[in-house]
Amino acid sequence: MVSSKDVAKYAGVSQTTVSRVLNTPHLVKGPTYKKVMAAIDDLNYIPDGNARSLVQKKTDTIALVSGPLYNPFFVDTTTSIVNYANKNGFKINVHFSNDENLSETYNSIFENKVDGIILSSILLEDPIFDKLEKSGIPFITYNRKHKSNKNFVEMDNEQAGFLAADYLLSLKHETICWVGGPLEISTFKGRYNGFLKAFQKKAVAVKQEQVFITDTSKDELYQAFLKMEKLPEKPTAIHAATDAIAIQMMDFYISAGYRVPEDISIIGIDNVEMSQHASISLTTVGISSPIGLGQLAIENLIKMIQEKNKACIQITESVRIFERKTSVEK
Amino acid sequence: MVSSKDVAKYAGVSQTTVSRVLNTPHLVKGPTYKKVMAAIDDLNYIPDGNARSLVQKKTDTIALVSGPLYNPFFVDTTTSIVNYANKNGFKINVHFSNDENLSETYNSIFENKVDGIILSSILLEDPIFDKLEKSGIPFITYNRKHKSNKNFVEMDNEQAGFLAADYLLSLKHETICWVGGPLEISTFKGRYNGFLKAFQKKAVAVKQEQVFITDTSKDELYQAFLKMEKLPEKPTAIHAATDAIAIQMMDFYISAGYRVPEDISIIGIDNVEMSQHASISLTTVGISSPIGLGQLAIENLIKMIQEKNKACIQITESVRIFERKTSVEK
DNA sequence: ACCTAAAATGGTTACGTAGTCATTTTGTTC
DNA sequence: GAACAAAATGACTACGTAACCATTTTAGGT
Repeated sequence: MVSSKDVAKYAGVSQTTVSRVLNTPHLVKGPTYKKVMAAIDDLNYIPDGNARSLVQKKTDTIALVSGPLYNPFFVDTTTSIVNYANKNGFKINVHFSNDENLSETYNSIFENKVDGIILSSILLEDPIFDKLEKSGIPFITYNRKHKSNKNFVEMDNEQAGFLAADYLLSLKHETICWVGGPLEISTFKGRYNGFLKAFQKKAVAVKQEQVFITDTSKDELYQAFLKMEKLPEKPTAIHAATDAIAIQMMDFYISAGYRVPEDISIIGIDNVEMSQHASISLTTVGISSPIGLGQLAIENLIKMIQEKNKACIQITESVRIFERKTSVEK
Repeated sequence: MVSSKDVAKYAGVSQTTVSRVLNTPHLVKGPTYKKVMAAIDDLNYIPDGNARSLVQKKTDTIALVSGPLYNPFFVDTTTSIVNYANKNGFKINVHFSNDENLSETYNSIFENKVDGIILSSILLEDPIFDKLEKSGIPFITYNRKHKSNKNFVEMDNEQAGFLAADYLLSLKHETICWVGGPLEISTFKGRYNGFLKAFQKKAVAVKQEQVFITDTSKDELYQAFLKMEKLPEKPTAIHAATDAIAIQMMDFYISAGYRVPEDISIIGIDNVEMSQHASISLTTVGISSPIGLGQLAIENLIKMIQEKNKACIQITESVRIFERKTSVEK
């Protein structure tokens, strides 16, 4: 490993001057600058980022705690987060959490000292929140939020749930199943509440047997599918709490010989890129703005880091229906 | 920021002892150990990873240079790479390269000192290869390879191309279009050669107008689609060099009112997870083993890092057809 | 109680960089 | 060419950790 000292010796200057050539070149005379640059080139010198981080107390690194990529929502967000961060000189340490390995994940994040944390996987009452606060590292959540979150970027989940349910009701569907995840998670809670609200508005009762709260795993979703099949009144429409769930349920129905939407209507929420694929064409609810939640979150996090901003970022994006081909009139 | 010195003072021991408590606890007497642990707890001490990296000359970080996630192949590989690395105590710095921003990407990688590099985006004659070699950092490529690569994990691309073409030919298709990427990339070159070979075997000539070499962007693929539509002999089958291309082409055809496979057969290569979706059900060629290329590559890279292994990892996985629903007899 | 080896702990240093302050060199003015 | 300000450079130190070597404490055997 060649260090700035080696370069200094080789160029016949002090280590300080080498540092200056790289960081404040206007403070170095022309000939000296050239000498040092030549030495850097000859010796193939690359500054040690760790040493720099140690003395400057910043790492130019952001930790991303994302949900798994088999959920296409996180494909979209991870893409925009990584690309935007890299373009702005930040590295991204990516972690995919299965909601189980979270404590390991956070340990590794705290140890390694990152400048900021951007995360989705958090429960409304998640105990990790206090640790995050206590760490003093700027952090922002996207999609989900904690009950006392200072900085978050989400969609209007209740409105999204409402719009999706209202849309299905307006298509004259009467037996509608809701499939979602645990209500300890802000997105599911909000979307479920919106779903209920739409039924209240039409003065239609929600039957408890038509509500499926799962862990969103393929297995549990399949169990939900099987139960639906055995219902006295089979659903004519599925209100999935996320596009990932919607696409998974579509799979089960198609594999079982049903046609979508002729036999069953399906609507999701999130408007993930994948839902636009012609062979999927999922009807869904998503944020009206073309800028995704991941992008919004990373932009704001970087602003927080660079400006040492203490301001609260609390963004709730408005939503609208994206009509495609998986939901039709009954 | 509380350091090990602060902990030492608080616990009434030396900094050395604090370090020992964390790294070699068997060298510390019980009561001392407890005292120090209590201090760590009280002060909320977390060791500084940068300082540790500086002195130990290792970062426990691996750089991943992946293709973009809108290509589902990289969804699969990124998932297994990140998860396996994290499970083994490594952080992953993720970069998505568009083949343009590569030099920036690599600069940031070299500066930040990573223990290893795992990359896909490399050309057969890529000049970055020499820089990587000169850096002395262990690296492995997956999927693609460089002409002088020491360490790589790939599928048998030629065989894959051959199998796909042979399959379509065996289904009595006569007008088959090949759609792929630049032949400076090992995967495309191999797959294209396999395609040619299958035609040679049947003594069928390949018409140059049926070969579409694109940059794999949506735009250029769409141009290819338009050209196919204007061909004197319209194709009855498409041989896509990757599943990503296949799925994209499917989109164009379906959007234009065609039915797959009734009107057009499509076959891909890669056997990405997404191709198994019931609403896609892409017929494709993939590696026979259930362990993906990303997984293989990261396992071997970590082995190289930990064992300072100079051995050459050169793995070419055998392939087979995965028959699904997008290709049928003409 | 005494000696000795082993166990436990402490003092000091290196890692490679950037920041601080001191010193030297340069250039300008009269 | 003397005086002085400004520009350029250098010497030294901090950052927080682990490694290395030195010292003190403990335990076991006589």
